[in-house]
Amino acid sequence: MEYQEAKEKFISTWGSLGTLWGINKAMAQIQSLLFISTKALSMEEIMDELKISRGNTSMNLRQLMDWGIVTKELIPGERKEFFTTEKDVQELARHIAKERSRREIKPVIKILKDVSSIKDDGTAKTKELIKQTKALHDLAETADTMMNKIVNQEQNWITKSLLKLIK
Amino acid sequence: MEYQEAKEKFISTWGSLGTLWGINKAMAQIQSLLFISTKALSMEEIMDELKISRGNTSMNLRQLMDWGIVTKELIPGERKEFFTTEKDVQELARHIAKERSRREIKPVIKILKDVSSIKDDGTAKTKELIKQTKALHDLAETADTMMNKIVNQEQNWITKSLLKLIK
DNA sequence: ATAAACTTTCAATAATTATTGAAAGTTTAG
DNA sequence: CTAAACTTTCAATAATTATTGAAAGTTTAT
Repeated sequence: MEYQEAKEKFISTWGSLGTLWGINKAMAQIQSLLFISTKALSMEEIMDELKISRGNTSMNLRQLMDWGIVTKELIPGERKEFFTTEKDVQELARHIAKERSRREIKPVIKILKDVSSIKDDGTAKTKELIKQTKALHDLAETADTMMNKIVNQEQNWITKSLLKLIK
Repeated sequence: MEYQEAKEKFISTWGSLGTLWGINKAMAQIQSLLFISTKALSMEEIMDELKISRGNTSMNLRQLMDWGIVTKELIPGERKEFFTTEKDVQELARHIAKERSRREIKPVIKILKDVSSIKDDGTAKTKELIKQTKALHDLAETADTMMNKIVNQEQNWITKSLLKLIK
């Protein structure tokens, strides 16, 4: 496999994985393009490379910046803006986990808490709703906590020792 | 909050979370309905409760069965089929993690391996592609392994000790 | 065998989500 | 100040994905 083929394969695979996990294709592809680029890219370069429109590029770059995984880079003497992504996979995972937790998991945990706190009126169906949503609440909270802790850690020693422990 | 409101809130929240993570709404809602039901439900009951068509119900029930989280239950004397979901959250998480790993993560890991194994032609861009996809490969593999181990374990003691360790 | 009770399939349609492109907005250089 | 270089916005459109409903298929009871 040659460079060009490998590059295209990587970008398109990443795009499909994104889609599968609720992240739009263009967004995932822009990020992956930056991830393997040796230098910051301009909007023009991204558009050309991925064959997507200016508007699309602009909007998705913004979202990536909102997620904290892409940053603008100002190159002295250049009028246009250049973009880079976080290059360290650990940091990247940290950002993504943190954001998904904040935006998606935490709000659901809150609702599970509310729902599982309704008054027990003694009927079987109410008891079941309370029991099941409570179990889900606890699981979600545990998973969320673990996720964040693992991903936030000064990483290496702890992850490695964890891995050893559970392997 | 009354039973009915809590129930609707739970089902619709679960549906939206599903959507956000690439799972279709009807599928997530059917599962959540079964999850808080005190008994197995027929197709008719599911359709009525969620206001979805017969075809939609049938197809999504099938998918849920493919995922291994819903099973048919034959009730003696009844002609129609009844459905239940795995009621234990731990088991539920196990099934989902296992399937997503098998269907989505493992294939991507394979591609990352291929891409990161291309011949190093000495250029900076090839070196970067190799380095970055290799890092992603290692991260994905570690995360996948951890996930599966954690979720597969006889659970309680190990999860609890992990939590203590990283808290 | 056949009719009733039920489920599955799938082409048509609807709903949702992503993408375009051009107009409006902003910033910088002269 | 104003023109050029660039970015953002957003209504229109395209692409994708979900849903319907009715016909075809299957199973069971008689």
